[in-house]
Amino acid sequence: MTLDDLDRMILRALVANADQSTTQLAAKLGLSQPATWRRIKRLQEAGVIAGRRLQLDAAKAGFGVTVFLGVKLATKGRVSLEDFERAVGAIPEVQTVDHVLGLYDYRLRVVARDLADFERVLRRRLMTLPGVGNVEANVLLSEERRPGPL
Amino acid sequence: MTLDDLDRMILRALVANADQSTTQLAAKLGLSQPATWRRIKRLQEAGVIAGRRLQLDAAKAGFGVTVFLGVKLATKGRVSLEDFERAVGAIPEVQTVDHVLGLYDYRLRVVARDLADFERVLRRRLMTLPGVGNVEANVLLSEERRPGPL
DNA sequence: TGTGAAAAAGTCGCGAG
DNA sequence: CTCGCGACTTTTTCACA
Repeated sequence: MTLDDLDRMILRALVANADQSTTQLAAKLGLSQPATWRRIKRLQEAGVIAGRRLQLDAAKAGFGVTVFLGVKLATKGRVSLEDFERAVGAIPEVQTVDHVLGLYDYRLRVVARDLADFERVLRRRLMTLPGVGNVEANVLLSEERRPGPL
Repeated sequence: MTLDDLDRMILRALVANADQSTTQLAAKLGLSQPATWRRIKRLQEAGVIAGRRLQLDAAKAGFGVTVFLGVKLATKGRVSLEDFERAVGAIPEVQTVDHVLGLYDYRLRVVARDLADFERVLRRRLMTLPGVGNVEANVLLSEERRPGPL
């Protein structure tokens, strides 16, 4: 699908604030409200807009600890990858599973209530995942999300 | 703030699908629509719900390459951190800046149009950031988001 | 694309439990 | 303090020029 300038403006505005109405957006663009709405719908159907996601404050939801894990598999056949992904998908504390290329094979984002809880998850669930070789951990201190390009 | 069972059910449902109406949600919970709406608003005002964010398909938006970077600073005074954060905040291709504890000091999520474009960003913007010591990169192959605990 | 109108959802005040 | 009901407002959605 081809994106024109108006599409890009719409995406930029919605990335900055996904809660604004098409009426507000239309006013900013100098476009009619239905025209704006049709463009948004077109972007959704084309899959450019994948959806809207709720942003939770993990700490206020009772999960004070967020950890980024880099995981290197010891054995890497096709079966190993599928086994690992299936097993890791069964751990509720895992928020995202990124298959990556580089020093590690997977990057995981894991949340826990506190450090004691994280140790439990790490020892009883993560370290026992099939095929895990090396693991590197980074504890999140603070996070800033930026608008990105476009 | 204290979360009761209904609050948790609401959060779980909205994390799974942030686009559903409060009417639909209320029906699932066996609650009235205004009551559901008031709880959601309460969760927003308490900051548990930080907001809604648009989910873009980076590839379909013209950014086919996503890279995770681990950055180790060479010098780490208070000034260094602030300098680094200010400078990294000025790079549009950087989507998230995570201040972390561990082998690296920062984790960045960076998008680019293609590998050639990423090389440009890496050489001209990222490697020249103030105080950068060591850098590790992982190229994203595929990503899966999971509902998380709750 | 714009105009205009119907359908749906969000928002608020009030009385009951 | 939270619920449900009913009224009002805003937004979404669609038909037609």
